[in-house]
Amino acid sequence: MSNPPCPAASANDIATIAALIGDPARTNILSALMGGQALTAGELSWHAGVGAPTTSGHLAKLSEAGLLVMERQGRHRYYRLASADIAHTMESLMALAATGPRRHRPPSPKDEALRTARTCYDHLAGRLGTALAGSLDARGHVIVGDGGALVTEAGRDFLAGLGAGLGAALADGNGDGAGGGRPLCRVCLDWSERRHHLAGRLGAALLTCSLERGWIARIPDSRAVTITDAGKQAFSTVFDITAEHLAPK
Amino acid sequence: MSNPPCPAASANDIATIAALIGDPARTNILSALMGGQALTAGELSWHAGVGAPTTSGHLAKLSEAGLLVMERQGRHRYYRLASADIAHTMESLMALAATGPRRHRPPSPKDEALRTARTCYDHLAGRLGTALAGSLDARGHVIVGDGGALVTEAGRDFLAGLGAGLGAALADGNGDGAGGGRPLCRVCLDWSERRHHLAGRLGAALLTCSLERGWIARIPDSRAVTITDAGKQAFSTVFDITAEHLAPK
DNA sequence: CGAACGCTTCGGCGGCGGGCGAAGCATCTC
DNA sequence: GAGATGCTTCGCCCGCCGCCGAAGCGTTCG
Repeated sequence: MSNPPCPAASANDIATIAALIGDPARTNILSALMGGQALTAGELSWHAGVGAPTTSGHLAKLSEAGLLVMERQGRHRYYRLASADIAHTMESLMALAATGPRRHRPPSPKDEALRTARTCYDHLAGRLGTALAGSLDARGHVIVGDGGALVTEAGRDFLAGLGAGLGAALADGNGDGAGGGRPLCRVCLDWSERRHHLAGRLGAALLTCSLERGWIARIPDSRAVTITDAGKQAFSTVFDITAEHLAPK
Repeated sequence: MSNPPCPAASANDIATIAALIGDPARTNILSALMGGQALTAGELSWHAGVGAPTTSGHLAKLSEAGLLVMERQGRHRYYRLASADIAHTMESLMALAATGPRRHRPPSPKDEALRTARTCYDHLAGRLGTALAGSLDARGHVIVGDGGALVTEAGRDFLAGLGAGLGAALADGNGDGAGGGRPLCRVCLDWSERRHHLAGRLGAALLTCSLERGWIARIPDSRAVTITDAGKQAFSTVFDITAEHLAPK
């Protein structure tokens, strides 16, 4: 009883990882990569807001800890998040930050764009993302429960009819993802809307599908996406999403 | 394009929170509080492994950031986690730490006790927690999907029959918890088993029910719990959990 | 082949922040 | 009221770590 309980192997590792995320420059790097795309060290240096040497050091640390993976291509080095778990943890932290004591929160236009529609690692978030989840839930295509979601038979048929990518994503059925394979459908707590949006293989497929069809378009150097006119039309007719969910503020 | 993208209000807050978690002493404090109980500053000082003055500073910072809440009682000051979200974030970080590059991992006896059965904030985790979730899922009482779970009609009846606390917990039905009320049933990724266990109001009710009936008992100064002989019997007959899930290693 | 570019390593600077001892407030006990 | 206990505040020290400029390696281009 006199010794500290567990100079726990794990406790220390938690602190190590949290400390890695806990630096502003590194947070900027990780946030930039939450779009799911791989970025070069130079681009990340710009996002981080610090010089190239400093960024290099940060990237080395993040990679060594297994949070990032690097791929060399020509004279560029591309970095991306090592797994969806990292993105999940970041979202979790964002949700915490959003609930904390309200600091001065001047809602910038950029902020508003992010709240309207953005990518969260490899799926959709923001008003669009949560509206999509709400629509599928209301129609009984997925059942959004507490912290999770299931795809129904009807939903399977409906989604498979939307596109090839979605059909393939649905192939393996609802698994709980414990077997190593990626879960079909998870939910993610949206830090701006404080509601759930869809993640997992289904969420990823919905994003790529929306991009391929030109319903949304990525905004350079940002996680925000714009909803095209075709997209407004499509989301309205296919998913019954009202216009107010598709426009800023 | 020349300015850093978002000296983002939120990005900085994320870093702030992560940095708070990212100190070993503070991680120990938060881990100790993940048992869901409130602890005094003195007890936390012992868990943290640093002196009283240092601990006091840490507690002040954590409280100001909204991660902890304090309650004075006589000459003691009790601290506890401010919300289940904090616990969720910590679990998320533990999962990341567990997946990282395998460092030396000498499995101590204490470690093994934690893996067998422990509390995770206010619900059960470890082999017992995941076995419980698996049992309820296999019987169709809850549907554990990807990252979430739903209570079925049959499950509602079965669980309500187990005890008053469970019946009350089930009263409000499956909500997605976005409305401010606490979700009925969430899942939590178990960092030791890499499978899901049940959280939310249902998870909390299962824990209190198990404690009240003497199926499990808290181990002082630890998140681990012991499974009593009565508990072994009960979990086996009521939930069909095999003996191997109830014993260390 | 030399120049330009992208990224990393090295060396040194500076500041933030965790740590403790001593002292200051509370609260409970005798 | 005096003393003990629990916790906080203050003042100080010291080490870690983020940051940059300069230099070093690898790749690409003219």
